[in-house]
Amino acid sequence: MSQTWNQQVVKKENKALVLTTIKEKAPISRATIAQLTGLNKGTVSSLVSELLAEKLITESGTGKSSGGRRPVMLLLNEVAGFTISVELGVNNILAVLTNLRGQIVSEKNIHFSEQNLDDVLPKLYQVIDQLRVEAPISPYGIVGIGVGVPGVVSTIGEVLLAPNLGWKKVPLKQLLVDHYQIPVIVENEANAGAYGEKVYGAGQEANEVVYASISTGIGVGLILDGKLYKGLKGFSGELGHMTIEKDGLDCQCGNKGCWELYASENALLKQAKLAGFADITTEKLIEAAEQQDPQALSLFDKLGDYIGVGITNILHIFNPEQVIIGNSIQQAERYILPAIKQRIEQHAIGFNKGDVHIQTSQLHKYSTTMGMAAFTIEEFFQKTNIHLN
Amino acid sequence: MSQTWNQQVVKKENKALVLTTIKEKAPISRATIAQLTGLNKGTVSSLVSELLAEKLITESGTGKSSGGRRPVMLLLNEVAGFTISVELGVNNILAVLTNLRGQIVSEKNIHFSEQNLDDVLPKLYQVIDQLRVEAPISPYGIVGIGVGVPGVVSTIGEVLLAPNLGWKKVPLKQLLVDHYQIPVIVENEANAGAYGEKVYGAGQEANEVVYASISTGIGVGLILDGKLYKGLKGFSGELGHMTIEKDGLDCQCGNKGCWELYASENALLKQAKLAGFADITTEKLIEAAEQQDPQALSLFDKLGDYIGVGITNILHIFNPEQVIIGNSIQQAERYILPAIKQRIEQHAIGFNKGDVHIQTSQLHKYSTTMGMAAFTIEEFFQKTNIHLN
DNA sequence: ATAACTTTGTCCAGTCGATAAACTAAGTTC
DNA sequence: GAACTTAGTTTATCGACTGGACAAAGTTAT
Repeated sequence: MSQTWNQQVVKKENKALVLTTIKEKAPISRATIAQLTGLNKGTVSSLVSELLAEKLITESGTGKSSGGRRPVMLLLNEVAGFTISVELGVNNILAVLTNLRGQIVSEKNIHFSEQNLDDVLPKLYQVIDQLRVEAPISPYGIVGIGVGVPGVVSTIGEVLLAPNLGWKKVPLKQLLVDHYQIPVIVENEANAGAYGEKVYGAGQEANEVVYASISTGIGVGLILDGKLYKGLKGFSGELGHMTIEKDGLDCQCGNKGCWELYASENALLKQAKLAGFADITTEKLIEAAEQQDPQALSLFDKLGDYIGVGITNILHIFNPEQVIIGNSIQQAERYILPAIKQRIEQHAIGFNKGDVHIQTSQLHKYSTTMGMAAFTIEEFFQKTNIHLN
Repeated sequence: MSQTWNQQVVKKENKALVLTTIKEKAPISRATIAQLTGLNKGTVSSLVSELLAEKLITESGTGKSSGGRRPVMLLLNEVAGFTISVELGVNNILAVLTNLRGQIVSEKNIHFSEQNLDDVLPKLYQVIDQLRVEAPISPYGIVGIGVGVPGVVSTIGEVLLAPNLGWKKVPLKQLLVDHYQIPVIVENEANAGAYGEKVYGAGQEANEVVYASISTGIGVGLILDGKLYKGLKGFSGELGHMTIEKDGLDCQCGNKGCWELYASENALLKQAKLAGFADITTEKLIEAAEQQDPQALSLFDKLGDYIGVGITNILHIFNPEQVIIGNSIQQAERYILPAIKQRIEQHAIGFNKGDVHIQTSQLHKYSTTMGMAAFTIEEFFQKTNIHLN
């Protein structure tokens, strides 16, 4: 059944509008909110007093007068609640406690070696529990838990497939909800990274953002029209398995010539071994490049070129404003970016390359956790508005 | 400035909801509308009487009783206005006069050989004028003109580049608005085709639709989340220039290994010539295939395979519900579809190929014109609602 | 045939939320 | 210190939806 539009909806939307305005322009007065939103002063006053009662915002003394009574400034009450936002990696867990403005209050980072669910889950509970204890007392407490995972996640938060963890059909969201009884969001790591950069990082000004998470494999998160795009059942963004060489290398996904076979960290290390580097890691390769080792430089150059091929495709497909390259490959930034940019400069259609900005992630290792925080915070504000109107 | 939510908005939205319900479920009674939308019976009554006064809907006698008073059935007044919807091809113009339900009332199809704007524009005016004369008298008259063009169109309706017409920076929308003084929409041919299939054709049930228009080149229209996706400045969907062979054939777009170099009609004919067919056309090749000519069959097979490569990529990128193949290649449907489907079956990741339907266009040569009609009709209903509330 | 029940559609009083305008509060400027 | 400005609250009014009463027009059971 379709949504029916009545006064309650109007109120909810206006309240959300006021709250968003405060979030974005704080500190701000009631009068200015009325101006910016076009709402009546009285309406703003009444909505603001409700938000104050709900402890979602606070008054913070008076501002400068501009020739009349001094305004009372309003702030988002960022400590009304906290999120626990987690990035589940292949052999580590990065978890942060954030306030409602996404600011990190505390952080845990632990490593693990066994990837079975039975081994990982207790570790996950452990870091979450630690952060829960550290959270300051607040009106809303922990408003939600978000987990970014390196795999395909269904719309109901089930990890359908996480090859690098060896997981299949793990109902992670359900497990966490059952255990903690608070809202949980499980999302693909690249999707979360994209959203993190959009909300708190390099993509704040843009509405069309492509975030390429390049590490062992390649995952891509798409922000289209300002929102995360998920596809029919949440399986989109498998751009790592876009063919860039028809009938090229065999991929374990079943396809051939997949982008990630040529442009991922795995591909880099494989090429390095072929080139004679023994026992190689990305870090060591970067060191070699810093010593001007021509082989290392050439390897990075080739990698950048291949990354550029995929990004050129992305430009042609989406015509985005911003392409952000994140995850572990970012540490080699200075050795791959030139080749990436050159590839694009020489091969992308003029229209599409004109306005695009290509850069590495601004949040670095926090892209995914911040994205999960953003999801959780957004959901909290939406729910709160619905329940208390 | 952001949208403020007041009673007017509520009314406008509810009125649009009632109108949409009538459009989709006609014939329908006031009581049923109230049930379906969740609106109050009184509210529906009052909105319906406004719509009747505006001639947008009509009453059409009474329906069957279900044990009480017989309902008065409401219909969309599809002849309250008409659209002129045009597909501008490389050497022909297909123009149709449609009513507000997208039904074709009249049709013109003319050919031309000179592609200069100065030669084409008069022809365009000519067909539009003919259709204008043929339009029945109606309360709203011709509510708009829509033109689908084979090229890149900016958000303000300027044809930035149409290689096959040799056009650059043609302000087509402005020209038509100046000439006719009614609303005009100019859109890329593939985008329009996608929307046409979504609204009136093969994509009606789906919310994520990819429409590949394959003729001389390849254009792709994307319906994401039920809406046409355009990218930052309207340049998206250049999927024809997605690289499927790194450092493959040179494309005039500046890139290498572009999909359309391998999977378009142009590519097919080029291969046919190499195979020894002289003076070949797609039609002749189909005839040959009908005679079981092994060379012709193999050419179509190869083409289908290459089309399948691109579509596999599309599945991985978008995870759509429906992939529709349209435009002139469609006539070879039975000789290319098997290879396309085989490629996908063998190479797409399981998740993504699971629920997708792959088929050829249902509207055939009308995909683009119907899409333009849908755009125009949608805009008309939106504007009408705004102005008369 | 008639009474009882059903369904459709209209009407009207009540409610809720936004608005405009009056008003209070608290400064600044000349 | 009088006149002017700006911020924020209060109040009367308006507009739109809602629920219920009611009229209109059927069907069903006896």
